[in-house]
Amino acid sequence: MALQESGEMYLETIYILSQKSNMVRAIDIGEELGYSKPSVSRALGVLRDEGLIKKDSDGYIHLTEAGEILAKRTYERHELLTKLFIGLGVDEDTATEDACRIEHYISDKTFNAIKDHLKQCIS
Amino acid sequence: MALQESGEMYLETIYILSQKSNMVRAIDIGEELGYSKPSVSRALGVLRDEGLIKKDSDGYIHLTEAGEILAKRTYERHELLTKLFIGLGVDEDTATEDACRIEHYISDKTFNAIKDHLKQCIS
DNA sequence: TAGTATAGTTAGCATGCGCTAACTTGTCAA
DNA sequence: TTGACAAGTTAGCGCATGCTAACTATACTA
Repeated sequence: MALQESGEMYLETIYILSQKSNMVRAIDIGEELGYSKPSVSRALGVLRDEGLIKKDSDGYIHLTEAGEILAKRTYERHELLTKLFIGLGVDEDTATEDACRIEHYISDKTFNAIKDHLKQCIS
Repeated sequence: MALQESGEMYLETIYILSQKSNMVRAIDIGEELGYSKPSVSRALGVLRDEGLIKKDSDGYIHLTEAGEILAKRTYERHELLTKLFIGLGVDEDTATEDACRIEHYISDKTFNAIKDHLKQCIS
């Protein structure tokens, strides 16, 4: 079954936290997302069962290869949409907020079309 | 409580069907959305309780003023996003599909920025 | 008039995904 | 060593929203 918005948000958050430190814990994810410990605990259990994350021997959380592919996919969409909206004159906070909700619903085709558009803007 | 994606889809569908005929029934909405009769029946009950739709003496469904404002809001977002994506080179079917999911998550600010952008493209 | 089809409703199930309460577990300081 | 705090888990609730089964109500046809 394809991942839903919620699962993508967890993966993306783990991805972002992993860039800052290799020692990501459930509590860190919960704080980042504003969710309670039990919500995070259950969500991580599901992601683990789906083979998208794993815990190392010290209990820290890491993305698997499959998980990282999905996390990057969402993260790239987030970045791209943020750039698009800022390019259209939207303030940064609003652009980020909108991108964060919309990133889960953009098809590959539209994603690529936006990417091509932004490339043209630079050149 | 703000309307969710599901509620917006029902309102938008009623709005679209109302343009074609003034005699919109629950069954028509269900066929349009691909939902079962009980799902539609309950959803319409909620929208009625929220004062967004009403039934006339013949049982046909109409948007209230408040409902029409929300329906138009969603419909305009749908149209605008579709145009935006087509303008970026996305095929019409994909543009429509993406717009249909994203229309629920665009802020006013970003909506207006896109609108201004598309105006510039024309002139 | 009786049978059948259509529209709508009611009851109840399943899933996703938040939450609190309460428990376990591990670490660290007095 | 013990007491307390922090992290994580388990149990169970609640809401939104899809579903099927089964009922009602209306209308048309044989």
